[in-house]
Amino acid sequence: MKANLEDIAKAAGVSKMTVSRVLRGGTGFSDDTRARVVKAAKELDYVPNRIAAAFGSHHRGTLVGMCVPRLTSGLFGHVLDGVDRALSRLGYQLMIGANNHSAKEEEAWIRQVITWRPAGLILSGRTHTPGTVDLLRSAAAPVVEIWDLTTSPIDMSVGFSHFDCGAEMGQFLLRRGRNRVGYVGALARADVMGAARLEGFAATLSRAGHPLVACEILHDTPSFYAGYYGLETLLGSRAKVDVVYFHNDEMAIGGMAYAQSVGLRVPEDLGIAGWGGMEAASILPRRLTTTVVPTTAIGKAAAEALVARLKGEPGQDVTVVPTRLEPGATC
Amino acid sequence: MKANLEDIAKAAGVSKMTVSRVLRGGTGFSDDTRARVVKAAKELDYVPNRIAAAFGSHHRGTLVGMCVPRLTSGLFGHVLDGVDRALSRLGYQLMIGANNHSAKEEEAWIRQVITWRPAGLILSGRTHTPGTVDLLRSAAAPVVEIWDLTTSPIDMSVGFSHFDCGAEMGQFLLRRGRNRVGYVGALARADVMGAARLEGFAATLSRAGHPLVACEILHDTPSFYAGYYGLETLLGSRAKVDVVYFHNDEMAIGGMAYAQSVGLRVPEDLGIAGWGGMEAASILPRRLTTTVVPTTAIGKAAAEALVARLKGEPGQDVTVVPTRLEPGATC
DNA sequence: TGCGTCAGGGTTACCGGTAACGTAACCTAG
DNA sequence: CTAGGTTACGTTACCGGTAACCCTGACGCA
Repeated sequence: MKANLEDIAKAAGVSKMTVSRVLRGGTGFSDDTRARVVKAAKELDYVPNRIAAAFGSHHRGTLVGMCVPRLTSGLFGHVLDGVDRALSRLGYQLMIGANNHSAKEEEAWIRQVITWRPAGLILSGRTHTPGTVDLLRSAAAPVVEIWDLTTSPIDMSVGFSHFDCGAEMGQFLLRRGRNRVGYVGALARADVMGAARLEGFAATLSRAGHPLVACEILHDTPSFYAGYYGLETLLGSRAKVDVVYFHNDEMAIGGMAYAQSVGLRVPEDLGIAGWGGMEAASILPRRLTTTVVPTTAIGKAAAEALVARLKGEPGQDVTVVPTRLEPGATC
Repeated sequence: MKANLEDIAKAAGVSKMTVSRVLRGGTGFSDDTRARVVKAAKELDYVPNRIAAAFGSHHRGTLVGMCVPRLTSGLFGHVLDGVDRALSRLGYQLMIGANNHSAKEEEAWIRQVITWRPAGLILSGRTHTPGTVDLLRSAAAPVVEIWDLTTSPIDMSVGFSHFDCGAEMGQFLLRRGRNRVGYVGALARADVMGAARLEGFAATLSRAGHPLVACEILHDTPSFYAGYYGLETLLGSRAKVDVVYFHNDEMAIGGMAYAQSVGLRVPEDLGIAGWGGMEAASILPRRLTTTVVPTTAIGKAAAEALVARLKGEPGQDVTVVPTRLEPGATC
């Protein structure tokens, strides 16, 4: 039914091996032979069989696995986009999965994906189970950990420091004269990276003598809703705050909506800062104070680091992709 | 990582075939044999090789390909999530790609992905090149077309009618007493589905005797920015409008930001309607008038239809997942 | 006792490529 | 003219599973 190399070989009057060489763009055949083989392949509607190719050859195929915390995150959509563009241009295929911020789910996903003998893996975050680390070591495939930078990666790392993001925003808010600072977050399951931002943020404030006066962490997904109700809860408590740092921009925008709904002026009555650099945040009536994360660039850099390693080119193990604090107009 | 069935067989004192049967949960062996095989497999850290399995068996593997217009779309993030959850639970792997609203890029992607002999494919939209149709027919894999419903699918279809979405919104706006209607869209490359909404919308208005009085279609991605500047351009023209229908919610929110920036009251001075059902749209100071699309449900339904077909269970070829018009407070 | 049946395996032949090596014809230099 | 290298292929042996078929002994039963 489906044509294979043998069929092409017969049609072109050569051996299977020659067809294989021609179709993979190798050498060792005449232009005439190449033409006959290509013609036969086209006429027979040959569809290459990468399963067989990957099986027969002993080196890695063209499959790359990527695991993100949530497929529904706007930021990771851009990271995926960056990875996909870079990889598909180079002939690699992307296999994706989501781990819901759970290292155990990540391990389960990896256990599945390595049965396909991927050429490489891209993981999000630096927190993995011991089982994952063993698995990756024995899989002997290149691994890029993205998003949260680690100075001692399993293999390679591309991203930035969430701790530093929080610290930088803390300093910025203090410089703007805000010193009664609140935080509203949402650590769905165990978003360690959001937690790292909070740590850096709180540590900076404490060192400056103005520790956090209020902190509300919802057990919810970090969405507009959560920001809205999170701010409501925070303001309902006794603590007086003059600025609130949110887990991300979506929550910050939700918070702004709440502030507006109760007549609080931003930034006069209340400062608001987010994180992430959502498009929406830059076109709001007042541009949101936030940290812009170069999502697509991270994806692209991760894919390129992986491919460089696959091709045996030298590459650096740790690639820093810097974030940028956008002062905005809400603080 | 080196262990294979042969190694396990030797360690357990049985044949390779028996190991294969045990590990796949078949029958034809004693509990004692099973225990020995499982123990040996665990001790040797056996990692199954799906490449070899897919190659050796003549039926389809557990790989599912999915192609979306854009990975950066918030809506498709949710669709992907729905698909991924449903598929990974059933032991399938997801291979993704983006076609940037281009049927030619879709064909190129399919040409790549079928070399992996996927068990099934999920495509977005109903517009495909002739080459794609041939390819799919010869691949003989189940195909689900999602997002825009088609009554004559290549194989299966899950979604709703974009034309009807536009028509419904047109009727709604007319009932609300708006009759000087504008439209702001962004047909990046060739977003046929957005175009279908516009068609349904414009046709309904025309039939009611109040055709579109202004229409601005940007050649840009349908983002907040595009909505902001699109509305600016539209209002800069001579035509007076009392309501504007946007390509999607992101653009509508951008439009609201523009309206607010020039002192236009919504909905008093200008009505605004979107499409999609973004989370953000429901928490804005005024809840956006829009069409809520059950994104996750579509993804889930698509995955389930595909798996049902793969298992040979009877399923319907066309599954309608209805949208819901959310009246909101901006019209 | 003879025979059928069935659980519980083992044997063998592939699947469609690729790697490694073999080889005939031709070319070139000394 | 011939040794040695190169070009352009062909041959063979796998890769790690799976399908289809074969085999054997224990047991039931007439």
